[in-house]
This record gives sequence, C-alpha cells and structure tokens, in this order.
Amino acid sequence: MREKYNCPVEITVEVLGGKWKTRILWELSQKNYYFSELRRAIPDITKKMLVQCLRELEESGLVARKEESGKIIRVEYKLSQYGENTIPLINYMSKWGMDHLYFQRETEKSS
Amino acid sequence: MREKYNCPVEITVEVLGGKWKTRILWELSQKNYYFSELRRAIPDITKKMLVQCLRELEESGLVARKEESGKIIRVEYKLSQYGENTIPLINYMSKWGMDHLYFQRETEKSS
DNA sequence: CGGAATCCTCTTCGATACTG
DNA sequence: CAGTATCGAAGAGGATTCCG
Repeated sequence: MREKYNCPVEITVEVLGGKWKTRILWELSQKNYYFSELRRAIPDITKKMLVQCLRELEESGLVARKEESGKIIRVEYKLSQYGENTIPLINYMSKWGMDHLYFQRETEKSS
Repeated sequence: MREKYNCPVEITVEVLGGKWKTRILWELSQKNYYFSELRRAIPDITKKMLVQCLRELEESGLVARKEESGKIIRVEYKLSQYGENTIPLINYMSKWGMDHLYFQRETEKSS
C-alpha cells in the first residue's frame, strides 16, 4: 500500500486490479476450493499466477489459506471473514459485466 | 470484446481494467470536464494515457465527447447516459477502497 | 488547446522445468 | 499435491516531440 491516494478507487485498483484477482474472488465467493480445484475452475490461469495472486490476496487479508497435512498435502482456500466484504462488490462487478455485454450486443445489432 | 467469457467479471475487467479508467470515471461522475481540466484533476496521468483511455471509454459507450469549436478548441467530456450506469459501481469501488484503507491501517497497528 | 506519433521502459503475465 | 525458480514475451504505461 502506498502512503497517499488522490482517489479511493486507486486503492481498489491496487488491491484487486490485474487480470485475475477479481476472477479468483468470484470463484471463492461461490464456495471454498482446494488449490487443484481452483485450477480446474479457472483453466486459463497458469499455476504461477494462481499462486502469486492467492499470496497477494492473502497478504491483503482477503483470503485465508488452510493446509491439510496428510499423506497428500491439500490446501484449502476461502474468503477470510473480512474478505467476505468483497462479495457485494464482486457481485456488482459481475452484474455490471453482464449488463454491459448485453448493451454491447444490442448496439452492435443497430450498427 | 471477446466472444466467450467464463465469468462476467472478466468483462468488467476488460472494459474498466488498467490503472486509469475507473479513476477517470470517478472524476466524470462528479462533474463534466474539459480536457485540460481533467488533466489538472488527475495530475499524475500523462496526456497520452488520458487521451487513450478517453477514446476507449468512448468506444465502450461510457463517455461522451463534445467539441466546442471557437478560436480555441475546447473539448468537453462527460458520462454518456448509458455511462451513468457505472456510477453506482464506481461509488461502490470507492467505498470499498476507503474501508480497505481503514482496515489496513488498523491491522498494521496491531502488528 | 487537444491531440497524434515515436520510442522506450517496466511490469505483468505465460511457458517451462524442478522440488519436497 | 502444492508449490519455486527462471526466462522470456507481450502489453501497458511514460517521456518526448510534432501538429492544426
């Protein structure tokens, strides 16, 4: 986090910006995921980016990581309690995206 | 716009993503701006990026551009009627950013 | 004033290989 | 299974110059 922001949306862009973070949060808003499940849910993300984004979301306090040690190690990811505050925002972004897609399709037709 | 999306937030990221677009929309949600005013309102953006982002927001149908021809050319930018639909989203992102800043400051204290 | 056009840098992201 | 570590490509963004 920087020291000074001219506008609060800059903070949001800094924390949730980039290609993948909102997508990951959207998945985690549906249910908890093991790492490998999350990869299957987002097939086009690379392992590296998934790890990297999850780490950064964890650092931001939005995502909680739980290691299940056994013969095979599984790691569960879920929204932290605080992270659940992002759900309305993610839902809003999701709705806006769908509406915008519809708008685009309509304006294409009439051109 | 692509053809296929796995998740609606991808659309939103594609249209509003990047460092500047939400910031510009936030300014335009406050009032209409002449180009030069907008530059002063967002001092850290370069002229190139401002022009580029405004063009893309125009193409997306969110921003309207009005040229005032006179001795000196002035161009007014404002949200299009459709673009006003982004205001609630921008406000939500703004509120989330402020809340998150507060959260970060608090968790820093206790560490 | 409001751009367009280059050129260049830096970050983001992807591909691949390796590890406990 | 859930990661690290490197390397390289691509694209976003910045600095500068020129234009009507």
